[in-house]
Amino acid sequence: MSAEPVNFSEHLSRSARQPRAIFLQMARTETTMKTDELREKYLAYFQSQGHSRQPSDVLVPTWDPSVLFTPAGMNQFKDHFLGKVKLEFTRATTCQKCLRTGDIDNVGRTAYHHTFFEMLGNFSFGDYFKQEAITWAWEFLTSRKWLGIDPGRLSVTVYKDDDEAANFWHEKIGLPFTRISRMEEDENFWPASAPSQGPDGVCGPCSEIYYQLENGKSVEIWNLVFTQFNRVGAPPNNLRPLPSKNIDTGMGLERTASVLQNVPSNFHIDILVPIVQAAAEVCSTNYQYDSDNGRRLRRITDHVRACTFAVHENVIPGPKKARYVIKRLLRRAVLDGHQMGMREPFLHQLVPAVAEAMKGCYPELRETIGRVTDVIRREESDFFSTIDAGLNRIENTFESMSKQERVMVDGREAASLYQTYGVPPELFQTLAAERNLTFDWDGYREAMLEHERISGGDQRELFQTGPIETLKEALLRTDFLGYETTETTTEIKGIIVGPPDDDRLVGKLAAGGDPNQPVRVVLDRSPFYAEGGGQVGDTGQIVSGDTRFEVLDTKRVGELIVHHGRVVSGELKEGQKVTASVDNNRRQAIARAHSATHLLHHALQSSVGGHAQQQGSKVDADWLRFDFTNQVALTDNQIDELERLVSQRVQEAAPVSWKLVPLGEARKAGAMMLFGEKYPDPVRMVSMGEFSKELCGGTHLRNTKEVEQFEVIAEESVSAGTRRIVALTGLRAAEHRGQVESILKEAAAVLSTTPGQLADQTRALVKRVRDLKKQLLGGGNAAAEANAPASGSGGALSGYAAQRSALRDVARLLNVAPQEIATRLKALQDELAKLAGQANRLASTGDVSANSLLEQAVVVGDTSIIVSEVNGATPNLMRQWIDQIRKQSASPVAVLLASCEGDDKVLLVAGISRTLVDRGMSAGAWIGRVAPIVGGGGGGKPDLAQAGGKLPEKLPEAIQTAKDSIREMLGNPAGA
RNA sequence: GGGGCGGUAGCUCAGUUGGGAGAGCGCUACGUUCGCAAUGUAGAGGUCGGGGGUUCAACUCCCCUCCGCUCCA
Repeated sequence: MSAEPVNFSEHLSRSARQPRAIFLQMARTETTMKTDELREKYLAYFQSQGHSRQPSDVLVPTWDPSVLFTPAGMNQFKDHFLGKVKLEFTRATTCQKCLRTGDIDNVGRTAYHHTFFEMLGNFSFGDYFKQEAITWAWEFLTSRKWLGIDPGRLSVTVYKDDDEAANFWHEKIGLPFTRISRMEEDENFWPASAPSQGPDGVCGPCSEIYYQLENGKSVEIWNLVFTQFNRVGAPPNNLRPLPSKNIDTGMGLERTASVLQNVPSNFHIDILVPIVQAAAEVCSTNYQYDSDNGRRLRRITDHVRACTFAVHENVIPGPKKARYVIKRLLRRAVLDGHQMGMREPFLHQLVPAVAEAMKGCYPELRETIGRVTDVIRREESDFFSTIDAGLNRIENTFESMSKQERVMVDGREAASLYQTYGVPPELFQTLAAERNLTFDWDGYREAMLEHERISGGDQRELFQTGPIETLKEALLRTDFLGYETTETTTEIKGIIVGPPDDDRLVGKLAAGGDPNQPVRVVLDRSPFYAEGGGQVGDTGQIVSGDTRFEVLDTKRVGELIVHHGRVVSGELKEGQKVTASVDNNRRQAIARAHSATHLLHHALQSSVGGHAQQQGSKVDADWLRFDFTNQVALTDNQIDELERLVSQRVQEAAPVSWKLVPLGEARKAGAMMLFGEKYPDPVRMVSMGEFSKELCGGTHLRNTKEVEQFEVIAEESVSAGTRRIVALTGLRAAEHRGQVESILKEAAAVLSTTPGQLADQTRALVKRVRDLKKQLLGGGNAAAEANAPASGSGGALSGYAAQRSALRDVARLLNVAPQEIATRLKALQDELAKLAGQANRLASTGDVSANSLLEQAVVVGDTSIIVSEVNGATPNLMRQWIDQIRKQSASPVAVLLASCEGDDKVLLVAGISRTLVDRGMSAGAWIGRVAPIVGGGGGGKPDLAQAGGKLPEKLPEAIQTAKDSIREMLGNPAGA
């Protein structure tokens, strides 16, 4: 397990321009085996031993909630090991792409650590066991026909109590005991330390095979796991033999290749060197093994490979789960580049190199180079922005540090910057070092641990347990009949009650229990479609005599179909014969939406472009949501065009058909496939006319005509680079049309106008409110009475398209959702009325201006005093008058203006000249004496203050007080 | 799932016990200049993300909500 880096720097100091030279120099010509060759030989060997060769599972197995990424070859066979699926083979061999982040800090530093790697494996599901596994491993490694490794270089470890394995290695293989080590449970047991520490469940000893390098060090190349026990509770005697024993082995492809190619690091094997070299070129540096940049280039190589595969599977960098891990890998690689001087996105340029290096086993990577490159470039560029913003924040920290004469960067501070703004601590530390400042890594780590603790997390179980799993073991699968029929007779196989964390199997269940109690029913065979592929689960009922179970939702667990719902009447019993019938109307509505989804996908491809690929999809009753790749929002015209294309296909009345075809044939036929999906073989292909072929497990119409109507109701952003379309079909589309019409009518009625003029009238209304506001706030002279009522478009709108377009315009003008248009219009009208009233009141107080106010001034000493009532004026307007008065008057002024707003509010604004402020007077103090009289309070700055009150009838008294108190204050400024 | 930060002019952002919505860049017009670059002057542009509350008064305080960024799992 512990792989020390080996110093081979002297071999690798050559120029980066000669990648091949390095590789050839490192590999002994007579035994050199290409990585692709090794992979193929392994699979071929185990095939020749009766194993079924299975494709790699996806890197991100969305079907398995217990892991974010495929961590090992056995992951796709979990249910096989536990006998929870029908076994079509009992021996399998795979080359599995894997991703693990546990050793992420070692990547690039050591010779053998990766995040992304490939794992060769052979598996037995209750078939052969220990002896065959060992025999074949040995033959594959040492036979000249296969790898031809010198047996003298191999040694093995076994679990300390596993005499069976140890003896077999010694007696049958002939390995001397000196080359067989017995190890503790933390090294040679799976899961590690399981006997003493758990978890409960299947486990077993393992045997590792090591290869001795020329320098004497050994590397583990193969791990054989013998799952033979079921752990039950704490020791002792807690390991019970399993009736059916399994074999699970894993050989690290890169590591074994590096041994066979005799190179000092996995990164120097034939499929990785070109990526390292490409990285060196892109970063304009020379690759040297034993240097900081060497480690950085290897890390970039590893991470870009992980990112390329993940993005290929449509896992784009994001804030959650697998997407987040990919984002972090990408940013680590980009940061390495940044530390080598890169200041522009560069990582994406390596995608073609990855695709080229990996094409032997993963030719499909080449098909998505463009998309993957785009996604990576975008994320890189975001990260460079984050770094730029981070530089400023770091500078700010340095400034405050130098003020406080600190020389060590506070780790907590750095952690907080990282957690809040994503400022990489490495960057912080580098800049600190440039200024001879130290960095408190301990404090940083402590703060991050604290953050981890606060953030908490959810724990996952490697193997799930519970009643559903029990049923899976017993039943293996439910036959799905829903493609042919919506009703069938069948038998109840299991009844489960209780919430997921506290559920149990029961033999029978009567109606009348807690209605909130979740109940799940599993049948022998079922016409119910279980949620999957974006399509929602069916609803309906399961009946037998007067027993009735209402199915509210249907989900899939493995290959079981699980019906969620409640017992309405009678009593469900295990083994009961029942009739299961799907709600036909709903099923048909779902089929309309699903078939329309295919039509939409096809329309997007042909009108928006080939890049507009499906990212996600949800299909419900006459309602669908479709996410696809596109950088910018679709225009109204594009949406109209999509609707037109879909409607055209509906009119065409194209037949819809499906059949099971071999995967290869489907691919040849050009069926729409999603990257990163692992399709069964044979696969179900759904065709519409001659134009659309998609691999799809959903339920569909017989003819596109049955879609009836199709209507896009929303186009929005989901995340960067992804847009979403929401659309309706059939009945709901028709209803929606009715709604558009009625909303439009209602809105028109509010403005007493016609739908045809609604948009123009709305525009005019918005403008009048705005103008009036501006006028009252003092934006210059009275509003130009704008609204020349609209030209053109008469009363009625011809056609639905025009209606919808009008509605869109109005909604956009008002910045509200269509349903809120009428309310918003009413609110605007109210506001207009209020503003107009205020404007009238203002007009009725006469022609107020700075000049006219100045004329009213009463002079006391050198000061002009103005106290005046200006009804209808807003605070803003009053302030502006005061400003003008202060500007125009050569002598000091003290102004207090009062305005009534409505019947229950008084507004006061007071201002005094700078000169008076200098003498110690205060507008705030002045207004503070006046405001209480009208039942309010107020304040402000010395030169300008405002206040309000609720007693307009007291205004005359307040004005008198204002006059009196300013005289008093002028006489005795400091005593205010 | 959880922690932190943010949403103010077309863009980048400032706005300190609640009391005049600002800067820089960009834009428009008019100058200087043969013209460009440059530069001077003037001007337009804001529901301060949305909704509710407290208050005489909310960009500012409280509650709800939408959106973005960021970290942990």
